[in-house]
Amino acid sequence: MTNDRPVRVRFAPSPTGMLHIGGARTALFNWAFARSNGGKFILRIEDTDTERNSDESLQSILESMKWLGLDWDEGPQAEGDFGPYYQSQRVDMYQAAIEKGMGEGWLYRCFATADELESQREEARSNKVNWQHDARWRELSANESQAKADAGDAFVIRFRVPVGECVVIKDHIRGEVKFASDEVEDWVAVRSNGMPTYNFVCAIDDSEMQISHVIRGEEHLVNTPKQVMLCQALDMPVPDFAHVPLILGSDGKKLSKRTGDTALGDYIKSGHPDDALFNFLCLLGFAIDDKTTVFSRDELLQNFELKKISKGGALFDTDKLNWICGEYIRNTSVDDLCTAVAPFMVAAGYQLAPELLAKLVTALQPRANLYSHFSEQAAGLVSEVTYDEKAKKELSKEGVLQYLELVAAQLQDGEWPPTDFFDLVKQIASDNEVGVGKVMKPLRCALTGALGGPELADVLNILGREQSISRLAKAGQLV
RNA sequence: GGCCCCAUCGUCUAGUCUGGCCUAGGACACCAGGUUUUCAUCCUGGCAACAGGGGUUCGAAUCCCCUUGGGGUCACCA
Repeated sequence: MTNDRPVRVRFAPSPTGMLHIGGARTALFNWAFARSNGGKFILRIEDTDTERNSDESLQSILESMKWLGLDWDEGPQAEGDFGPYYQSQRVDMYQAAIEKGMGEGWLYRCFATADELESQREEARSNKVNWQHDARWRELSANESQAKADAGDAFVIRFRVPVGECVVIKDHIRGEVKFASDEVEDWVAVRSNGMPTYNFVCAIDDSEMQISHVIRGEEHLVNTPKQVMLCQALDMPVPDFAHVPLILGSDGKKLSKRTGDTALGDYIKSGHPDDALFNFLCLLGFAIDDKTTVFSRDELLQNFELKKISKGGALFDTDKLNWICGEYIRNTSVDDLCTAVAPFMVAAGYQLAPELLAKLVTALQPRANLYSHFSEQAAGLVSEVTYDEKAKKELSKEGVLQYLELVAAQLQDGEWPPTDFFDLVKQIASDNEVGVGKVMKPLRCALTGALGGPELADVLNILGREQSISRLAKAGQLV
């Protein structure tokens, strides 16, 4: 079943938008397959849709790939022997194939207009009949066809699908998948504007670039017989395939904007650690074994196999993504976290000295799942304090003022940061014959404005002596 | 609707190819305890699945068939 060609795989996005989360996973599987087999990973840009291409999209796709750590051996910004890697620059090759096909008769001109076809389809729909392509032009003689073309009649070029054949696709995830050629229409290979279509160029490029395994989304499975038949017509090698299951939204349908962010860039912006997202994407339709959930890139490469990819679609579970992001954050050194978090602090408008950032990161590390959580939770600590309703209520309880004053008095002198802060609070509590919480809670509210948050000792350390004392005083006035 | 793909806890999955080690394992979520000044982290425990029906077999989550369910696709998009 496996072909014995050197492993060459490709990811082939079209620059018509941001990198989709499903595309990112497909790219990741391609990358993993190449890297775990000593093969090459090629990035090819499918820019045949001149109407919708944009350089902005291309740049953002390249950036997203790099962010995920998916480096490519050949493609844009990388030399290779099989270029160019932009389809728009490969038209000469396609032209040669078109001429060959016209000469050998497996391509033919179809003079039906788009409007004609659309109304035929409409009619088929309303009659609840299966649409079949308009075969009127299939048997037109070469001379007549040429004459009409010379007369200036508009046409597309279709692929003449052989009758009565069975196309077998070798798929490393699904086994052999069979299609009857009679179920495949005479698809459009060249548009009326002369630009070849996806199925045409994709198959030719995969062959020309000596792609050994085409790993792509399951939505392409039905295109595969078209591409295989084209390779056969051109007498070019047919790659092996691996059609990976779709990523589904919470509605169970193909992931779309309706059910959450679909672009990788959105997840970058919202502060997801790259390694965590990488790990999570792998988990959607793949497992190393029956136990391992969190793993590194190296562990993946040591264990990656196409046949381990599952066949069914996977729902995108943001709960699990959140959890795994937290796992990574908790396992990252404070130094590295500071580097990762710094841009988010700047974006939130905080200019923090490195020592202060480190203190903050240390205190917040156990309760953050995203880099952006650090800047969000830093709010009351490095900027003006605001008291939420619960905090105000807590501060209004009886006896609070004296506790705040007692603590403030203790903080006035002595070591900073206080090494025995907790003991100090316990002492005050027992002196007043109340539980520790009676003192701790209002103290926390006075210092942070909220009932929850990091260790108070950390909070003091972040705030500094002066700020701590002034907050106690300020809260005291509220009481 | 035609064609194609798929089907194990609510979710992601291990086990399926190569039937018996499966009383079906892990993780997320959820619930309950514990640690903790709070929240979080952390620890312990719990809940929870082989879609249904027929075969084959000494034995089926695993092989075969049917049904049901879900998804993809049916463009001069990719």
